[in-house]
Amino acid sequence: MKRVRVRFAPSPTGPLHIGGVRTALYNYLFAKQNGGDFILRIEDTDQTRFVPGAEEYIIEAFQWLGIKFDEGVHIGGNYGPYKQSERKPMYKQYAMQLIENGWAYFAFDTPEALDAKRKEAEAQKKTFQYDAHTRDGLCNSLALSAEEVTRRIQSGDPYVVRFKYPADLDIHVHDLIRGEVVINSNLLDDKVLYKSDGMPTYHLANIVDDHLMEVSHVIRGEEWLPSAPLHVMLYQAFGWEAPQFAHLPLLLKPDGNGKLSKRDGDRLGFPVFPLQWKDPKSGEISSGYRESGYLPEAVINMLALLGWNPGTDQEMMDLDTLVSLFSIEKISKSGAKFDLEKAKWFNHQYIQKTEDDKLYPLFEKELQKHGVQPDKDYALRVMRMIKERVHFIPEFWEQSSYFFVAPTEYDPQVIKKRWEKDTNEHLKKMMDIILSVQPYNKETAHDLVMDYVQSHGLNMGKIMNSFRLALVGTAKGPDLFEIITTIGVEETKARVDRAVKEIIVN
RNA sequence: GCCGCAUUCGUCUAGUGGUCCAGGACAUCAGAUUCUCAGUCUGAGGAUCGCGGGUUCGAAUCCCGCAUGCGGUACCA
Repeated sequence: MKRVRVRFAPSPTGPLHIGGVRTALYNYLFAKQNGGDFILRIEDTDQTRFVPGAEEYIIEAFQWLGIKFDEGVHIGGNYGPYKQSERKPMYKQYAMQLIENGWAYFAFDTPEALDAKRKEAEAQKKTFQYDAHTRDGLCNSLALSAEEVTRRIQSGDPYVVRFKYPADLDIHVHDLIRGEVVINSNLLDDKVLYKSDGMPTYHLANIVDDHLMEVSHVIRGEEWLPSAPLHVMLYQAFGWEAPQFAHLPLLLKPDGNGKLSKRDGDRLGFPVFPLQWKDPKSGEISSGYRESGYLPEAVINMLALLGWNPGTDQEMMDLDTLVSLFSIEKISKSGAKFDLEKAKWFNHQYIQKTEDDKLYPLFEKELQKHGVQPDKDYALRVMRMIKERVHFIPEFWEQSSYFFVAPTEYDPQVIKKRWEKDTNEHLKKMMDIILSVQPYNKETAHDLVMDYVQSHGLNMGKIMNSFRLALVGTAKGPDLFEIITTIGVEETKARVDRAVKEIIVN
């Protein structure tokens, strides 16, 4: 049995899309489950689309997610280099090898000439295809004389190398997810393998590198399925054993259909990128899961389940569990829509699951972001109190700010609904009762205040919410006496005094 | 246009000829927990399995057609 080696091979053309993250995740799970290797290869054969910072972004994103590579651009390995631009010199010989063996040919047609051909065909409601039927009428080494070809190459005429499909051949692609896919070569275009700028196209570079790196399984997005026949033919042309293919279903946008795109995220309120990304050209910022307050474990769990399931009802799975449970056979065939609500639920679950000492640094960071330098014991106590109500990390501040900073504003809606003319007086008296409990004790204070409320025939909902308003500024939060105990009786009194002074109702 | 892939509750999915008048999760709704919000717990509703034909005693599951959606159709990946 061949050693399992898989690769994730993104192009550094921008931030890594969440669909790409899932592809990488599935590759990782498969590799680890089979005790194999997981490789990061950068496919930067299109120099015009290169975006500075994209490669670093990709590496950082996987670091955050906790997905580790065994070989790759950032860590090296025995099959390097792992960046295609650095492998540039080795591709030409493979293109030439194909020409020598009759599997490819030189083509001198200019992009403009081909464009014209396509337009011409379109006008007649036909499709122009560079293939067995049109090759002879075009400008290439199959149609031109050998002298002419040599002359053109020697005089420096730009040329590309195209794959020469045999006519009328049924090409079979065996896909681990979809089974057998068959396509006839007459329907295929003689793809460019080697560009006039001296760089290979994806197709050539991919096959050559996968072979040289001894990749055993190609697990990639469904958008590659149509070019899989080319890849199969290429392996055949080189006389190499082809890896196994698995084409993953696409990640769809939550509304309507279609591939999830960069724009959908900010339009629908969820990130499509693992990390925040600032476009170096436009300066445009796209949100990331990390900055939006997702836990990497939650992102991984949610992503794993978008297109795969273990076949049981189990939904909560960490990376190690996923590794042991994963199987390509259980990957679904149809595209999955991203579900924000489910993602939110997962994140909430993981926040509850995360141990306090691992969660605390994130909480502390939120506090510091808002200018609070917390006392650890106190902050930890607050965190434990509110963690069950937070879904995303930034909510840690939204839900707990009043434990650190006294409210300066009071929700007018609550005032209108709860605060009455005599509320001020009752609050003062209730405060006196609480102060009278010496030493302070939560239960006693609670019971005495309740006695007061009852003996004065007060409306419980109104008076207690007014009290809460004075301490919190809104009608939200945990148990009121819990809050009082936490912020302390002195602070409670200060806040009540202030509220009573500021809130005057006629 | 042509080629390919797909099609089960709103969403993610289970299901591989009978145990499925279709199970789970998220979401929704209701009740409980009542000082509030959130959370939690309990329960409910929700898919004639895209449509139409077959095959079979019997089909979500097999076959054929159609429809719809998506992907591809670049010297992009």
